[in-house]
Amino acid sequence: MINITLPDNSIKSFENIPSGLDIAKSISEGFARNCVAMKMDDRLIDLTLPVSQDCAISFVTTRDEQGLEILRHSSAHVMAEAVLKIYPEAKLTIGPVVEDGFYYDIDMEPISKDDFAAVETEMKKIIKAKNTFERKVVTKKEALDIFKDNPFKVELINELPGSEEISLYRNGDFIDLCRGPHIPHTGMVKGFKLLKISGAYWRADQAREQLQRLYGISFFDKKKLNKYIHMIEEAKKRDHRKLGTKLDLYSFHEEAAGMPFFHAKGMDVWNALLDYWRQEHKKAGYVETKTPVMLNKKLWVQSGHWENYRENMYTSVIDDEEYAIKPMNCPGGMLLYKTKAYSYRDLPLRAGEVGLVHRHEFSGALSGLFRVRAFHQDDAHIFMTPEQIGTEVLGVLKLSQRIYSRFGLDFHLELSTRPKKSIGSDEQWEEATNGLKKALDEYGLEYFINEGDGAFYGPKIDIHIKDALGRTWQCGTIQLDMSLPERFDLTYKGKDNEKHRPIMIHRVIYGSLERFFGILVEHFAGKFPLWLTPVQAVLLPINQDLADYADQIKLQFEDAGIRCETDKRSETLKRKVRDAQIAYVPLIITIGDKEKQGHTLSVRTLDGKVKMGLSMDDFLNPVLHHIKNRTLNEAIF
RNA sequence: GCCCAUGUAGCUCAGUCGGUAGAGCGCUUCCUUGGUAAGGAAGAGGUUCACCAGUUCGAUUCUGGUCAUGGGCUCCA
Repeated sequence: MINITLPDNSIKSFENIPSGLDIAKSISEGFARNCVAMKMDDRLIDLTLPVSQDCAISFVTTRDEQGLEILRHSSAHVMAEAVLKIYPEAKLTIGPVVEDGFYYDIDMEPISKDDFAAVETEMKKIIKAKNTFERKVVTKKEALDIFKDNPFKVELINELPGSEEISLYRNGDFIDLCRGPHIPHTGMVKGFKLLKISGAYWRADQAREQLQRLYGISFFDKKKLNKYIHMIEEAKKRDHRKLGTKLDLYSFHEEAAGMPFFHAKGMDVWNALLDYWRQEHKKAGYVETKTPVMLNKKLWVQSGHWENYRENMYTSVIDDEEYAIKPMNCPGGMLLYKTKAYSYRDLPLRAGEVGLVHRHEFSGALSGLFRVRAFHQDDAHIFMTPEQIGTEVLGVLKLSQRIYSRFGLDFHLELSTRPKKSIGSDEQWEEATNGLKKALDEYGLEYFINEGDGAFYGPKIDIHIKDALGRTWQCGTIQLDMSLPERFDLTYKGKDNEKHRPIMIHRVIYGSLERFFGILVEHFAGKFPLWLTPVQAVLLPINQDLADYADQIKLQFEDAGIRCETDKRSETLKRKVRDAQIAYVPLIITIGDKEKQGHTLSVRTLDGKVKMGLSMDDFLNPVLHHIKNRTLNEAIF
């Protein structure tokens, strides 16, 4: 008699030793069909394994995140089996689950996307056969014998600790070394797709074998796959590199790889972003400063960058002196601080700087506005007394939330603690980390902790935003710095008339303006809110005789603070409307004889709706309200 | 930096099994003066196909290199 305790504390009894599947079936057939694996004492195991003693178990179903991971890992096996059928010479290495699907690294001749169809066809056959995954435990010797033709697996097996049991999984004719667990049978892979292929090194080591990495994704449900494919296509359509060209915002040139060029319209958006930033920061008690782009090597030696960051820095020799272009704004900020003597009464000092920094990233890492070599940080350094850490960090969190929500961006927080390689004393780290924690707790939002992921000079809070497609991006960061105030011997006079060391934080909210711009383009799919969009209104005279009148209106609009153009081309109205729609101009204003005589406006918005006969005030009041209040894409009329 | 792919007019792309290149959009001019998503016609535009070498009688096409762009190079059987 075996007694199984289920998560709801009910107990099921079995005459004979049941498998996990039997237990699931005893709940219901339907439930059993949706079970993927089971958990015994927090250990994930296959559903097909027998449960030979009394214990508590819970089930992982197709609705659990873990269930999906198991499915994807099993999918990697299916893919590997299919590849082997087509390329019998291929040698398998590892096939893990990643954030967005799975991959398998395989030692084989390079193949291309064109070969995916054949692999997918094989995979379909395997899935249709509903092969079960059978687990078998073997000795190290047996394992080495089975995989003697595969040096990668042999390497893996030899590295396994003696204490761990070595398991194999067989589905159909295919056997792979694997810890498991797996889905009960291959038929559970209802929707899958191979996504991409790339080279990867065995053990991520450039000196080792070059492997082919095949990426795929899978779901329990074909609909979910279709949704995912749709999301990818939607993301492709929103690609900021394509939209940037189409909307004439920015461009990239070989002559300065990784250093974007902003066009007039791109600068309109850029300036709107910065105007907003300045307004909010002023309100939050920041001052704005500016430091040079190029500074003497001595400064970088003092700051520690020469030692820790040199390979990413651009350098130059001028008059026999070595200089470096700044990769960060902080050392310059140190010099600013040191231009005068501070009292505790002067703190906190919040000094913002929209600084242009250059970092020599790997050529292969560059990508549109997302990964560049020259960018502007919306930086700020806050100098304060130790007691002020909590309130200051809280202030930055609140300011960040204010700013992100203006764009309709959700976010979450992560706290990174002391890494192995770090400077400073235990007490300093403790004080700093607790300061951040205190602020986070007071802020009240849930946060993740990344142990050991902090910077070597201090702990940090990272802010990850979530865009309209659900993708997350790390933008904001709040970093406590226990190194620079020391290195530059920053001080302030305390109440006790003694010198004290200020605490310093670096923080950004947009992060990189360039990157944030790119994220916004994709987030809004090119359709910026009114306050942000480069051309807010376009005037369309319906014939040439009305062009001058249209220009008069344009001047009035510009006076009122609206970015505006007149389309005076000798094209049909239809045509001009179409072009304005395609350029995502939010206010399309037709000027005809009726409007001229009645001093009215007829406005078409991007949803295709037309309002005729608006008076100037009827138009300007709501439009200026939305611009001034920086609303999101709401209906204006 | 490394691997794979790509690089043809301002944009999107076709093409040449090696014989010095095309379309659509855009642009210019002319006609059209049109009331809410493409009016019509003509024309210009490539130092000749990213750049540099090599093979060849001849290279945009083949080979090698360089540069740029894209995907990946972190998730461990």
